[in-house]
Amino acid sequence: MSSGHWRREPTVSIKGQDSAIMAKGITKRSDDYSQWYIDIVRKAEMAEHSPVKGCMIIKPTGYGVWQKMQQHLDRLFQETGHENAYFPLFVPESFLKKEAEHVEGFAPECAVVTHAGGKLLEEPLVVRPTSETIIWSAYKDWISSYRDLPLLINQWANVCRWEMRTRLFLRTTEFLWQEGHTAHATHEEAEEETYRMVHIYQKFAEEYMAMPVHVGRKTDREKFAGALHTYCIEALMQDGKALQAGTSHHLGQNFAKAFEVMFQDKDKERKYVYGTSWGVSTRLIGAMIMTHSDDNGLVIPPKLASLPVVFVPIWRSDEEEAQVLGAARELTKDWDPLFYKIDDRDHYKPGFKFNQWELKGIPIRIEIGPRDVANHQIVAVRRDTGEKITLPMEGLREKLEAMLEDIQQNLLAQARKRVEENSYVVDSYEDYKARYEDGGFFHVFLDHENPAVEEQLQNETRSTIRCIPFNAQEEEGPCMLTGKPCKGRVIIAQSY
RNA sequence: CGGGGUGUAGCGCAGUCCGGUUAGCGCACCUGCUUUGGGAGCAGGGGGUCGGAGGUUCGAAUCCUCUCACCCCGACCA
Repeated sequence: MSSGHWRREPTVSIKGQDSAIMAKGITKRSDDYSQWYIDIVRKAEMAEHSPVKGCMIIKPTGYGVWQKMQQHLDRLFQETGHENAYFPLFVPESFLKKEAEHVEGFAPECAVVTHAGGKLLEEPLVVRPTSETIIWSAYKDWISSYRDLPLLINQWANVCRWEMRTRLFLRTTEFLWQEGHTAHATHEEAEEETYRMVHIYQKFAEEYMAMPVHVGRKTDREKFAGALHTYCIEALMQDGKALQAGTSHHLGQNFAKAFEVMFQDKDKERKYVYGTSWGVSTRLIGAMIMTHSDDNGLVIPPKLASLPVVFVPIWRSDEEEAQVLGAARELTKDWDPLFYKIDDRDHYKPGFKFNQWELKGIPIRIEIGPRDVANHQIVAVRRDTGEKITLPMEGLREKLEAMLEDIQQNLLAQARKRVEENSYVVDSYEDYKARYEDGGFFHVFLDHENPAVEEQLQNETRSTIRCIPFNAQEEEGPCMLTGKPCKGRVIIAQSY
């Protein structure tokens, strides 16, 4: 491995004694959670601010995570019959206006191009905040028979939403995402698709991100502008705030009607098609950070790590350097080059490298020095537990694979435990008001069909109904606010 | 929109009140030597249109006017 491409660590100056910043330059979570988050993003070199307010530059460490997410998700999409395509960035303004609720929801946060080529455009172009309109305008030409259905398309793209308050990865003006857009012959098929995809998101969150989520339906107040209803996955961050991590929308015939997308069915009738759309974004990177990382830096679940294993060789003399590096190279000569890296930089001491790779969240660090070479062993250090484990060189690759799997499982178990410990069943509003400020998921009876109830909850406690969970127990109880009998509990929380 | 604050090297800052050689300091960076099992030491070195424009002056980072950007508080919104 050459050492020409190693990236420099950002500088951090330590302020006065009163500062919450510790020696490593990372604020402790217990001192200031949002500052901790900013420190992790910056110190682990995931992203930085761009010259344009609210936009971000995603650096290789951050983009590497996104590429792993893309890999896994793309496979899950393709396994369920979806194909990728690409639609344009610019949407004629008139398109956006064709679906009333949709335009009302998105107009305030759209960026609009009015000039191009030095001239005023005849019709302004909206930079897509989402692509339903441009895609459905194409579907009108793509669909004419029931034989064209279902149409299962996904695209990986950037979108732009002009947000007032932004935070790296969690809410940025421009972000990367995937958006699936499907068309079906019947309401039932569209419903199946909407339901299937939200569960694919759940599978991805739990099996790949090691992030437990609740799956359920959004209230009308929180649903997508233009949808009949929205399903979602909701995760709980370490500070007790909820984060919407993915959504899947049943669009009914709303966009089909707006764009006149019809098909001739077996019964010879011409009918409007039913649609769905679903998406997850680079926000998932923020979710990953706030689910697993600690005061020492980033923690990347093995399945999202573009670099799972890093070797830190240790030597004193030139002879030892040759010996140790030689042993490391010999040991790994048949390994996949994407699986590991040997950190042979000679201008940093091993201790510095330990800290740097820890900060960057690499799942396993391997220490190999003269003593190890003599004993034909290495020392593996787990990022999740910090445990140091001496392993023989024989069969190391297989042992590391097993250890990665164990780290993945342990991270999920830890996260599950944390969510369980911060989930509460509450029956009275007084009780809720006394406890909500400490964060967590609260399972309560609430008349979620009445928007005024949710509005009051939000005004008084800055909390919202995160979802009406699919797996709620069959029980009945009085609405916490109005006393009206409700079936099943909903999940409420303060959220990002 | 109102009030307050800050703009000086990649990052963090001093210098500005009271104008005066070549604008400093720490970290980072480069070179060399010594180091290397949890963030090394010493020596040398590179890097600045002092946010921008205009003015006062023999002379402006420093004084005056205008302007831009960002941050905090409030208002608005959620």
